[in-house]
Amino acid sequence: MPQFKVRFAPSPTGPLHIGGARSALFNYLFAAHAGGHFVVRIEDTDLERSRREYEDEIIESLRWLGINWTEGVRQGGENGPYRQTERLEIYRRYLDQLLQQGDAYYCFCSQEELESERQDQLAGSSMQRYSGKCRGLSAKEVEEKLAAGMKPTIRLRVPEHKIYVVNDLVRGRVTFESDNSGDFIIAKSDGIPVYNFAVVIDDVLMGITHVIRAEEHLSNTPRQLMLYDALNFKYPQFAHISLILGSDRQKMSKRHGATSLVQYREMGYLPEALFNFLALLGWSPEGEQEILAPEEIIKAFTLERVAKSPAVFDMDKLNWVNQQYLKKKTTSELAEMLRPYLAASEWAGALKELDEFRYGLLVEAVRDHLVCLADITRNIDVFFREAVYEAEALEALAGASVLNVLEAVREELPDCMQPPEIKDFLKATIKQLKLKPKDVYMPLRSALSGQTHGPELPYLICVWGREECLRRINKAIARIS
RNA sequence: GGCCCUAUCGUCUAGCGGUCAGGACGCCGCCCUCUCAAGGCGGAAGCGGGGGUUCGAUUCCCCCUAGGGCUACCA
Repeated sequence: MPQFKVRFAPSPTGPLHIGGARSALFNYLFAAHAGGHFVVRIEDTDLERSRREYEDEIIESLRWLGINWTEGVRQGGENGPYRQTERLEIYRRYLDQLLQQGDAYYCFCSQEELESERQDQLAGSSMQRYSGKCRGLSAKEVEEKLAAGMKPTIRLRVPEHKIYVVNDLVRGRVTFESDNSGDFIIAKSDGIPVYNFAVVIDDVLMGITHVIRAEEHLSNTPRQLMLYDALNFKYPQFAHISLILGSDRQKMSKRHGATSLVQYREMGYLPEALFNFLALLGWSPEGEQEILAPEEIIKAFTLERVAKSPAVFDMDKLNWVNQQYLKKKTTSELAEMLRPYLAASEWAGALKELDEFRYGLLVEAVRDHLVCLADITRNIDVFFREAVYEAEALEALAGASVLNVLEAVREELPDCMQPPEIKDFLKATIKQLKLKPKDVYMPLRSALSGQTHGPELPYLICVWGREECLRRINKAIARIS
């Protein structure tokens, strides 16, 4: 059995994005399914934008999602280091090799020169590619410029009239002509290699067999193939997965709302829900079941079932998936998970007064309304706010039998915190007063909360307790009489 | 502009020449119910357009259109 090895190689230039998370997930799923290895390496060659804090955040997000790797940064392995800025000597060797072979050359063109060249090409509507000005520099000329202290970039000598074929596992055969690409830069003037170069060296040295990455890299692949050829490396398999789009079908970005994983974690989306939802974006299992545990997804995951077309990120569906996972939690698990959200809310003080049992009842009463954990703060006002009578509530309190109901409850409400018993008590009251359930529930709810809707009444009563209920009933009676 | 990718309900998708075009989210209706949710049941909603190939195209090929990506001393 062949040993598969895949990798996820984020740039630490921002938090882990939804799209990045999905790429990481697909790699993880592929490896886990086939019993292969999964490497995480950090592509931090962009010194300007890379920051260690982002690396920390990305790693944390991956772990939170439930993605583990067998080799790589913060994990170790035989092919390290796993941070590109720590691999500069390695790249240097291959850069020198290419220079020596004559497959690469120094380019002394300044950025200004290149920019104006680009502008000219744009105006003339010709191809946008490097002119090859420094291609034919003699050894002596190079020597002189170097001696003069000029800092050159290194360019790959792109072969002429060659067809490059990417046999993509999700897209099939994709071909590119080398003539469409000018000699491109493989190392910047500060000596640091550029993405297209470093990625090839690392993938080869780390023994990557399958490169699974976002589609935006498909157009980069021919340039990488040129490097594989020049260095006499064997190609890996490629699989380019489609992009995740915002609701306007543009690539997901900040203006589409929450795009980073930490934002979802903070809102109280469960990692298993994101895992499930992200897996369904561009991949589908064979059956009709959509709520699947990680192990089930791993078992079913194959690249053959990965879709080619881009997917729009659907918040409604994520909400639904999250709700499904929220439902699987026991009330006490939920109660624990909700604590930090409540502690940060305006009801933190009031909640401290509540004993554990009644806190449990409160969670039980509102749990079905939660789409994410952060929603809790929008659902519990009614428990703590003084009743302010809405128009509908006043209407409900205007009925002929209302006073009878309120007085009967005031006289006989048991001192108890078990919703079923309160339910029985209300049932008995209904029978005793010979009323319809609605004619007891509605006025009572309105009197107690000032609203005609909210959590199940027995729960509300139990969380408030007898004394508080009597106080509220008296207030309502005073209001209507 | 050039190169490349993509195209089934509003959205995520199944389909891999012959299907009443299936499922899910969302939406609508009904049931349950003190209310709001949840849950159950039901419904509306789709193959972008034009040419081929074929007895037969959602499915294969070409063109158009639309959307997206790449075209950096970013990744």
